[in-house]
Amino acid sequence: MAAARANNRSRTAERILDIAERLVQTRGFNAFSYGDIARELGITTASLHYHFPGKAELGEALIKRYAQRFSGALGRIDKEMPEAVAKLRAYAGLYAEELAGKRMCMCGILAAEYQTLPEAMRGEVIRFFDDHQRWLAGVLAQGQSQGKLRLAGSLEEIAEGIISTLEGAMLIALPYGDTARFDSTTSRLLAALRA
Amino acid sequence: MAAARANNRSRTAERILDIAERLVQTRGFNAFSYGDIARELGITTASLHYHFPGKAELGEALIKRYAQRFSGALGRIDKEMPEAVAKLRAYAGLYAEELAGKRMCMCGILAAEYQTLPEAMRGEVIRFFDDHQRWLAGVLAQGQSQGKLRLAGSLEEIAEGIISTLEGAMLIALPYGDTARFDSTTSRLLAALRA
DNA sequence: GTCTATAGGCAGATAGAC
DNA sequence: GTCTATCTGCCTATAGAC
Repeated sequence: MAAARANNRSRTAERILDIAERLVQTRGFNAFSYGDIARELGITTASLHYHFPGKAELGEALIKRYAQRFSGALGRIDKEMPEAVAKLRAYAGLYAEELAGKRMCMCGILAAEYQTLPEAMRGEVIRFFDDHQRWLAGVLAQGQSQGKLRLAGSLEEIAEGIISTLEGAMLIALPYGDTARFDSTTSRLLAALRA
Repeated sequence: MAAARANNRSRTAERILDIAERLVQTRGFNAFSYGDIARELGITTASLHYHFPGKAELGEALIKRYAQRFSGALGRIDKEMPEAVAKLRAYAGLYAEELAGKRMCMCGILAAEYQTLPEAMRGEVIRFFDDHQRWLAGVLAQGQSQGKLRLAGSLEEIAEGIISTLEGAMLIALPYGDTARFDSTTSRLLAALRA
């Protein structure tokens, strides 16, 4: 999942987002500060406020950019992979990549901190999961009509379950620093869906 | 899962733990302060330091008590339920109870914050998951020999997958404030294991 | 056990010069 | 765009009286 920059944001703003993104995904939104970013970037916190008025706005931009990058990846998967099972595997692969960098899914970690988030960020977290659920339900429908997946019940619920399982597998893999934990749960999940 | 107090801790210390427990499970370890507890308890933060020297020690006590309560619950499940499927359902029920109180599993939320935790707390988080995995693997073995579960591959890995799925389902249910999301994923998980 | 008083540090944020 | 200077508030923590 490569970087795809098409905003009218400055280079500095992008670097701020890069650093903040890593900090959120590894420590959580409440466990990093403007000071952390400023130190790493070699500027002052006052300068940070020029690019993002406050932490809430920074957080909002963070999720939006993250979600957009995922959207792009999902679009590419749709274009490049004809088969549902391959799509699901690729989807899980997106999370595996993050985990390889010792990062939790941003929206997963924000879900854990949900009650403490500024309103604007909450909406974006929900939207992220809704979008993925919709995309997954579509893939499931396709796999079902292709005869590649054997599914019982609501596709939306199955999609929810897939997201839950992947997020949970990432979450538990974190303390163990162990990608294998994620991989085995993922393969098992896919195997259970296959016809 | 009722409270089971058998420590030589004071009543105040237990009340501190009760409040802190709720705060951790709803906001995370990094998003609550001694001040929050003090305000709610009607004493000063200085007094808090008498009972728990620092936030790290409080955190450690918090996980230990939580894990102990779970241990007790697992023991009761073993004693009261002869059948593996019922045990698994009861296990999932423990998490459902927490979620009904709008709480995330303590160790699940601490997993998300793992990188920022004091060393002593990290060990306890790992131990929690290890213990549950061992217990679940035992239940799976029993269900298999009873002919009630149809399992392929490593029981330890399946146990890992169960924990991941339950934690993930809780995590995603949080932003939606929706217990149904957890329940549907849970039933689906159990159905997939049944013979 | 609980208090007052206090410390030092860091948080997010703003004003205004350059 | 970035800086210095500054603010207010909160954080964890300690000393010592009661």
